[in-house]
Amino acid sequence: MVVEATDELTDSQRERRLRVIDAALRLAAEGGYDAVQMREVSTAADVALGTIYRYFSSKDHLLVAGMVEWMRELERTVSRKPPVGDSTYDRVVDVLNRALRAMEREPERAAAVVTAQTSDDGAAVRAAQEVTEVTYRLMAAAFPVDADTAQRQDAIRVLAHVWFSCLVSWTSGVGDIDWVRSEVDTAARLLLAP
Amino acid sequence: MVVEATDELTDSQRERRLRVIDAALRLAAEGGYDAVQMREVSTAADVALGTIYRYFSSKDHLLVAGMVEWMRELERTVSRKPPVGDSTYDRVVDVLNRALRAMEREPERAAAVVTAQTSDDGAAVRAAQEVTEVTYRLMAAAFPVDADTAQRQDAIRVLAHVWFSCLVSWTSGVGDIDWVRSEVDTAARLLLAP
DNA sequence: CACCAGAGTAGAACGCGTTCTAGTCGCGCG
DNA sequence: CGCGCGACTAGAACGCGTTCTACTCTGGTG
Repeated sequence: MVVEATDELTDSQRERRLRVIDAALRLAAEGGYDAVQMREVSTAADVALGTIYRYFSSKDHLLVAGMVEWMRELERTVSRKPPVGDSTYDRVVDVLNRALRAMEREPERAAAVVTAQTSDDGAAVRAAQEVTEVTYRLMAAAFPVDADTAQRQDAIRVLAHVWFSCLVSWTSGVGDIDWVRSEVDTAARLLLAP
Repeated sequence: MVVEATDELTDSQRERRLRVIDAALRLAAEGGYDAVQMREVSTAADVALGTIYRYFSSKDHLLVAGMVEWMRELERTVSRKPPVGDSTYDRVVDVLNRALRAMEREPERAAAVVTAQTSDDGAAVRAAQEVTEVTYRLMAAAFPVDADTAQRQDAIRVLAHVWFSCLVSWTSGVGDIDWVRSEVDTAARLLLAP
């Protein structure tokens, strides 16, 4: 029904798909989740409503796809400028803070995509797993380069849970970005004590 | 607009409120979140649709209120039969496993209330914070009785994040209950190493 | 007792995500 | 070249959460 493999599309289709994602992110940046209305996305992207549903199975799928693009970008900048700090703890906190600052810059957009991530639409969930994997990689980049142990991966998974849970809380208005920062910091401190 | 203080209601109102919650939980147990349709809740609870909205600001608020009732019950049984185990780690894992088993018994219902917990409706969020607090207390009961340190509270908060994040994943079909068990176990092991 | 404010009821109406219908367009294949 | 199939379009239609309207019932007060 819905095409998920973005690499078996013609050029014009890939471009159309991106136009839709961009329109959605733009609307999200202005008014958050509720401002992303499918009819508006369709006119803003100059595409028929039904066509959106050829590429995305739901509004949530669309927004999570937007988050994937956004995370990929973050990953590129992090690989260009690796996390700084003397200890693993410092570097992990650094990379997560960079992600947080990016969200701080576009709070409405961030809230919208996080909301979408909690959907249970199948395709959206698969896309959300991609987000999780990027998160893992971002954090892994903050660890020393020697063989990654099972223990390291455990710590990363726990941190990702804390990260996700905090974003959801922040999205729904429980605690501000600084609260998120402190929760994440606490977890990193407990898990990565030198 | 919506009454949130459940203790300034007449008896018949309290009873009506419970009828609505019960109806919602019953429908949730059968078909999950989508099966809880407000019109159906209203007929099942023998209450007008508009009346539900006098007690709950949204479907999500209603379901989270259901989860609060459900957690309170769990808290009572835990206080009657405290968590068992030699170490704090064992007892924490025990109490979380008991909660998991309860959800396993009614997976559709559990998924429905967890879904509702990720809503951003104001009243639902406040109710969800009550759930979080009960979770804290449940875990605190697994710690030794001596003065609770800041560090203990930090560990509890981190565990609650992991717990919540796992439930959301499980709800949306990423990993089964045993996966949740193992994630929670990993976090407890890392945080409560003796 | 009469009354009135507030809580409840039945049901229509609205908004937005999603799906469906009918028709058009464009492109690769015989 | 003409044909047919799949993608696209415009827009109607549907489903369900939420809100609104008009009416009724109840119980506490003067």
